[in-house]
Amino acid sequence: MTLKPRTPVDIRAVAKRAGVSIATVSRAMNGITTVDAELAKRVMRAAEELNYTPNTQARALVSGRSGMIGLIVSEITNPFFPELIQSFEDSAVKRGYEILIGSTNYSAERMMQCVRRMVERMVEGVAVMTFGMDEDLVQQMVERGIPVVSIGPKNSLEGASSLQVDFRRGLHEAVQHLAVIGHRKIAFISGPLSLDSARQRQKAFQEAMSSISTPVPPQFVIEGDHTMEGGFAGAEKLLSLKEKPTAIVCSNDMTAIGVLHAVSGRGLKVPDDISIIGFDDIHMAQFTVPPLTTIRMACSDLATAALDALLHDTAEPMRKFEATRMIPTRLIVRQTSGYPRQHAVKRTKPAAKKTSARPVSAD
Amino acid sequence: MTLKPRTPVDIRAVAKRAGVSIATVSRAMNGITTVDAELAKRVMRAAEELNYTPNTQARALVSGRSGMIGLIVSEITNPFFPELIQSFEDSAVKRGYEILIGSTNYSAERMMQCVRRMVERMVEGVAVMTFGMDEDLVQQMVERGIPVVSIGPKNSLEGASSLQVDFRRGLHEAVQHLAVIGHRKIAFISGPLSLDSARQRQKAFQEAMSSISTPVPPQFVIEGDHTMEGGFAGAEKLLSLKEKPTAIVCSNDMTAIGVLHAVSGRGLKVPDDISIIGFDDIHMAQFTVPPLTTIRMACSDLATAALDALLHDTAEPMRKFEATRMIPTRLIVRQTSGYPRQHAVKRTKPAAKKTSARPVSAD
DNA sequence: CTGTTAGCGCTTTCAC
DNA sequence: GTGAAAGCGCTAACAG
Repeated sequence: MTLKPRTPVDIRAVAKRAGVSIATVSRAMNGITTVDAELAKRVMRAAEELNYTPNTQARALVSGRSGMIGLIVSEITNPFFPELIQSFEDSAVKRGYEILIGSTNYSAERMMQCVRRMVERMVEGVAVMTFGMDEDLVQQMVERGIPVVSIGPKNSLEGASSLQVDFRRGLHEAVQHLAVIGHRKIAFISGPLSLDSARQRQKAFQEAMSSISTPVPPQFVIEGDHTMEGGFAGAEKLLSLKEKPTAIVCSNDMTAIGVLHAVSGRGLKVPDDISIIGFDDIHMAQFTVPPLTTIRMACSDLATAALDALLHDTAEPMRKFEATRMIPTRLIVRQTSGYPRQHAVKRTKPAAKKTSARPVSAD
Repeated sequence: MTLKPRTPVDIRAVAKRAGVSIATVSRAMNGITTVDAELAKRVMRAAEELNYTPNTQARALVSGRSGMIGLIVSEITNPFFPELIQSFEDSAVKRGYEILIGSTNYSAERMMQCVRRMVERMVEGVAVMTFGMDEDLVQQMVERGIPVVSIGPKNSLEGASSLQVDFRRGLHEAVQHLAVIGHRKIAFISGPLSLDSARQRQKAFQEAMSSISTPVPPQFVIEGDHTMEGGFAGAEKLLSLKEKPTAIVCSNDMTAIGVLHAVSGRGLKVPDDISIIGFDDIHMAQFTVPPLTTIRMACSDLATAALDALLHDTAEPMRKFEATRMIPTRLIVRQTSGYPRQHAVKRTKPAAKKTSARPVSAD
């Protein structure tokens, strides 16, 4: 079918075939409207026939626009991030950008590599969606004039936009929900406390517990690492306490899945013996056994907000926007939360409709 | 700390600062050994001080080497693929390459886009790990002289390497395992039959059933789509049959998770009422409730084999290697497989140690 | 509206 | 061993 273009077909080949100059080819290919419609058509046809693909590198080199947005995530094997990546890519493609993914795996060296790659490849903006990253590195990108958006405290970084996540709202709803159906002994398994966002979630949990006037004993707060293994280990600790919790709130869904595994492994029933609440609402949360009650943080919200901030910066690099927006979270009640066994009213089904915590029922 | 390099620092700046020519900088940065050690050191220091990062695009443009390997996957939100990506990236980085990810989402248009991107960005090789992709597109890359490796039938493509997965071995072990503990009514939920690999798995299942002289009624073979939703739907169909299966083998783990959800949702017990076997052995398979018996296809094997083939091609593009290797699969027995309820010997625990199917016990 | 020309930042002959 | 110079494929002035 297509004849082998052993001579790599470049813009010159197309120009010759269409009988125009390379400048015209360039203009036509880039949809510049001032090109004569007739010529443009001829160029397009020639390009088609030769199976021409513009060399992105050359284009980026001369134009200074790479057409890429960098996206730095923590680790790709935590399902939350692929979902984020997908959302991000969808939005980016819609606006004519490609994305360049970097994952830090929580390692300082990989973080450096990520940043270096982003700079080298001349991305036009970087979204740091890693929930905690070395500020110096981010600063480096800012200094190089690359628009940056990250998740974190407002204005933590001069010259970078930031996104806040309303951890408090979701955690508050979760604790309220548990309290209403009779739980008081509520434990929390956090993320790695080196991460700012993990600390924020933990703090939000404790504030929520204060608001129901229930102090949290220190052994009820355990540091996890946002993995299933961490959740498993945390739950094992919690379950070997003399005074066991009747509910465990987790810093993310992977942790919750680990807890579910540990609890079931001991022959305990969820939610009868123990309630579990996750955080993120990854797709799989709907399919655990039983389906996971969790706090949703919509990754499409994150993706859209991040891209908005970035593209605004790119458009008006002078008057930096330094956008700041709040990403909402909210409780999704499924079936890992219910009345504690000791509670007067004995029920198997979760108490979704009864709580006053305005939970949203699952899809 | 670092002074703002508002004048983008390029190779010239480094040359000036080190008091050498740009050619020497280039050589020093690329570790060419013929450079005077003294000068090299001076160059490195200058680069350091200026915080110099070579422009990848320019380098690729002139050298023709982009330092990137393309990796095309089906969809990033199926956990198997992130695990594959991770393995692949680890191997690639070890050999001095970066990877460029493309996901097809099973859409013909996205497949085209993926291939276009790979060509435009001048990747030095492409691994098509999508378990079924338009052959014309692959052909296009081959014709452009890009080394390609894909999963599929041996020599299906002139000039491209291919990896075979030994689906038969794993499926055979799975069926044997079930048969030994008393199952005969075994159903299969396939992947989308448009995918070659899905067809292969289904065929391998049927062959395995033949080998135990047990015909499979047509209503026991259902087409899924490799998602949890597909597994759920398939299980629902299977469970509303008058004559229900006592075991369900799935074309991948996501399907199995969907089945688990459906089965549990109906109040049935796994494995007492029904046994479930997955395929892939994604990390999460260890954490389902109960933990999933599954057929392992190690993504590190896939990644390594793919990269080997690619790099061999890159090194000796003339004498094309067209490697062909076989990726093994094997059964990992966990707790979703056990004696069927009707069976004489009634047990709750799985029969891992008893079967003759040489299953490997879980980690 | 189209063509000519000058680079983008870098690697790589080819002389010295 | 080092430097000068010639491009890699393309876009963006600038003339015409």
